[in-house]
Formats: sequence, structure tokens, C-alpha cells
Amino acid sequence: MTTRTALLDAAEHAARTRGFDAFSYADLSRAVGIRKASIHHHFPAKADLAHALISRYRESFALSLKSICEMNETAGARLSAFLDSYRSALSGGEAVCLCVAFSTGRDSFQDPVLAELDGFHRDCLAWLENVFTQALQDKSVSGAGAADAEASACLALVEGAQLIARAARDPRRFDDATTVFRGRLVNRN
Amino acid sequence: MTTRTALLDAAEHAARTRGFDAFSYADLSRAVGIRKASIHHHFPAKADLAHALISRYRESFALSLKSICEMNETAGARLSAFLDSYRSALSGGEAVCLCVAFSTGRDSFQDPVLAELDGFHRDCLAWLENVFTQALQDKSVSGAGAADAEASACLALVEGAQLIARAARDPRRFDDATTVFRGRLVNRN
DNA sequence: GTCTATAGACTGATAGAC
DNA sequence: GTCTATCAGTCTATAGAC
Repeated sequence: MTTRTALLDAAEHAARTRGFDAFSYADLSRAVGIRKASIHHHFPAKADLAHALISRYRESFALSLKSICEMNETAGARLSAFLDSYRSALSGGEAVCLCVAFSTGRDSFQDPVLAELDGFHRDCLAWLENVFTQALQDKSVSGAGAADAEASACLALVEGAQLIARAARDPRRFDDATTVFRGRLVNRN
Repeated sequence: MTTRTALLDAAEHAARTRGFDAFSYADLSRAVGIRKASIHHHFPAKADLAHALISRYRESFALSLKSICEMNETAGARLSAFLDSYRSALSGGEAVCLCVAFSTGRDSFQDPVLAELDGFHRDCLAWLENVFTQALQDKSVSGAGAADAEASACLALVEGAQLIARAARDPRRFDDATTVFRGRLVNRN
């Protein structure tokens, strides 16, 4: 593994557990085992690190959504897998997804990072809207309404559930918050 | 207005728009018009300020929930007013409620503050559970399931919706995320 | 690519005069 | 209660040797 990748991994972990502004190059230095100054060789400013982080995350998340579609046929099964991925991102209640972590500290960021963050949200909402549109056909989500409204509500629900679970350091809070929604999903595949 | 109150007001505004760790005594100094050192007379450590903030907020929120119950009869109308209060806390997309702001920066806080924050969550969930229990009787929320599950989902929804709206600096995102839920409320009073 | 050394700004916090 | 002055610690970032 390259030093650059090790730095990105350590930074992602720190950002998701403590927030982007709450870790320093000194923390990364300790985690990866090189000096602070050496990190600046890979990411001259912390803004460069932020951009690399969110950009890598956006790409990997897009792949993950694609994989969900390949492995699940019905809208209900796809949404169930979507919930699972947000649930597993909690890491036992210690972390939130990078998207939530960056949303809470949005002030620190400049245009290139904000654009990538907005792009992430758009990707996610577009995918959800597609799946909820499919749900109207295949009847695999009970009581499904307008696809765009359902998509917005679903994203807010999982992000809010992550926030609450991490605040309580208890992933069961995520399960509590998503119980009603899960009950609407017809889980045959 | 006392200096102490002016400091709390300025701190609350800063915490809700930028986060508790993102403002300094220097910022408060500028906002209120006294020197940094003078702030330490009112709040010796920043942790004392955090405690005073969340404690004041918890009390005023409890009063606000009580007022909602006095002014609205049905569960549907009460939940609609609950949504309104979270929606108006957005301040045009610039802020989140103090509870969300403190949840995102939970690492910075010590026990007395965390206890108050947890208490706030408990208060809020207990109130919601009561209202959803009422909804099973008065039929003012369509498709209502188990009260505790509905309460957890409702809190996650409004907190997630605030997060997304503030990230986009656009309060309409809050409306988008809460459209489906609003549609379930029977709004006669 | 990694290092030592350092700069310059900001943080929360304290001492002591008025 | 507010002030000036100052502290030690942290932060991001840079210069230049190896």
C-alpha cells in the first residue's frame, strides 16, 4: 500500500469518527508513521486532502450502489441493501459516513470540495429516486408515494439515524430509527 | 439584557451556524463587545459555556413542546407543529438546532454536558412517543405503527433533514425530506 | 520522499490592575 | 466586571538538508 493511500485511509477514519476539523496532520503523522512535514509532500494543504478524500469516497460509493443493483432485483431488496450499507458504515456507533461527516463541517471547505459533496448528494438522490420509481412498478415497497419525495425522506432518515446513533455511541439507535421504513420493504429478491 | 445572556445568545448562534468547536472566545468578544478575558469571568472554561448553553436550550425546548400540546389537540396537529419548529430553527438554511450542533461535535464534551444532551434526546423521544400513542387513538396520523418506532424515525427524519438543508444552505431541502411524513398528518385541530 | 527546524497565527486560559 | 498583558499549547504550512 502506498503512503498516499495509508494517509487517505487514516484521514477517512479520523474524519468519520471525529470530524474533518478535529484531526490534525500531527494525528495522521502518528497514525501512519511519518513526520508532519512529509504529509505536505502528498497533500500540500489540508484542503487538498479534503478534496482527495471526498472524491475517492464518491467514486467508491457509486460502485457500491452499482453493486447493490447487480446483486438485488427488486426495489425493496435494493433499499434494504442500501440501509445495510449505511448501517455498517456506523462501525459500532463510532463513525458516520464521510458524507455526513463533511456535511457537519461544511464551513471549512472551499468550492472544489463543496462541488464534490453536492455531487455526492445528487448521485445518491438520483439513485434512490430511480429505485423508488421502480418500486411503483414492482410493488416491493408498501405505501410508496412520489419517488422524489420518498428519495429525499429516505436520505434524511438514514443520515439522521447515523447522527443519532453516533451521538449515543450505540448502533441500535440506527435500527430503532429505521424499523418503520424496513417494515415497508418486501424483501423477496 | 445581562452580559451573560448576550454571551449565551451569541454562543448559541455561533454553535448552531458553525459548530461549537468552530467559534472562539475571540469571536464572542467581537459579537458582544467585551474583551476575551472578561468572558472567562462569566464562563471560566468553554466547557462551562457548553453546559450553560445546552441546559438553557433543554429547558426552553421543553416549554416549547408543552406549548405545542396546549395549542393543538390532535396528534396530527401536534406533529405538524413539531415539524414547524424544526423547520423554523433552520433560519433560512444557515443553522441547525443546538441538539444537532452538539451531536456532531460530541467528542469535545465531558460528562455534565453529555448527560444534558442525552436528557434532551430522551425528553424529545418521550414526547414523540406520547403523541404517536395518541395518534393510534385519534386516527390523526395515517398508517401509524408502533409508537416507539415512529418516534425514533420521526426524530431521525427531522435531524437528517436539518443536516441536509444546512449542508445545501437551502431550507427547501427540509421541506422535500418531510413531504411524505407531512402527507400522513390529518391536520384538523 | 522523508527528515529537522521553524514560522506565524490562533486557541483557551491566567494574573493582576482598576 | 472589565481591562491589559501574557502564557503555553496547538494548528497549518514552508525552507532546505539528505
